[in-house]
Amino acid sequence: MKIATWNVNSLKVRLAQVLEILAAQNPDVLCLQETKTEDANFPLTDITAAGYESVFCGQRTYNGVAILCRGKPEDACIGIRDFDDPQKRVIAGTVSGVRVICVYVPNGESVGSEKYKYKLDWLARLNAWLKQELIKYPKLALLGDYNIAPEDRDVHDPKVWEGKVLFSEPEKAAFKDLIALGFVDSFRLFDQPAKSYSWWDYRMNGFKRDLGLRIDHILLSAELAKRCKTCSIDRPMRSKERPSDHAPVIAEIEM
DNA sequence: ATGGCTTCATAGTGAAGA
Repeated sequence: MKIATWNVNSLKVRLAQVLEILAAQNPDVLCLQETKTEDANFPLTDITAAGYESVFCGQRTYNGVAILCRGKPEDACIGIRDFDDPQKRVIAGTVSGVRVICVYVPNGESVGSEKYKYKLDWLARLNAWLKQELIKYPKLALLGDYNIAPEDRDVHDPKVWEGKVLFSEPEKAAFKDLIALGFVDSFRLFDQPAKSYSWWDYRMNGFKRDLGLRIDHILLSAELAKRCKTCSIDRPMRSKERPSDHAPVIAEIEM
């Protein structure tokens, strides 16, 4: 089973690239974040024509998440249970016996801001919910844009990023708290190239200068982690004409 | 340099992302 995640930064703008990934990678699951598309405008016809089912919840301008998958997703649910969040950041569904949760963690703007507080609160609520979900679904995959670079090696210059949003200690602690639930960072199960990143700023030639961060992750429950065979970042997608600022992350699990 | 680039909503600029 091949599962993938990509922050598309507008599904409307990136639809052709999404279809390209589906055709080239043939993933069983593709989680999307920042679709920025209301449900009425979701490109269902194109997704269906590509041979994929989907569940989605979007809003205009900001946020929006979707799961594209082979076979019908079961027990789809939107949001974090018992957390009334108007921002569309979480969607889940069961695909071939695997519980897939697609998350778009808040950006946080800057350390100490209101949005930063919202981010940390949001992560705490996500954690509390996932603790229960892991019991309910031993085969659980948590894919998405976490907006957290967990370690020094996930940042092009840890000194520059020290204490900054995406790399502050409370955010890294929140990531560790997810790991403490029993999740495994699938990317680090394998030897990886140095300077492996999943996001590069549009500004200042961030990609050309390789000033990246690894903030998109595929976390797996123990039961899935022991079956995981590969995990990689599709860096070439960031070189495309009119790219997203994120690259997809893809993992393969032996079922 | 609180800038840099991209998208969206909107009709000239402003918010937000990371």
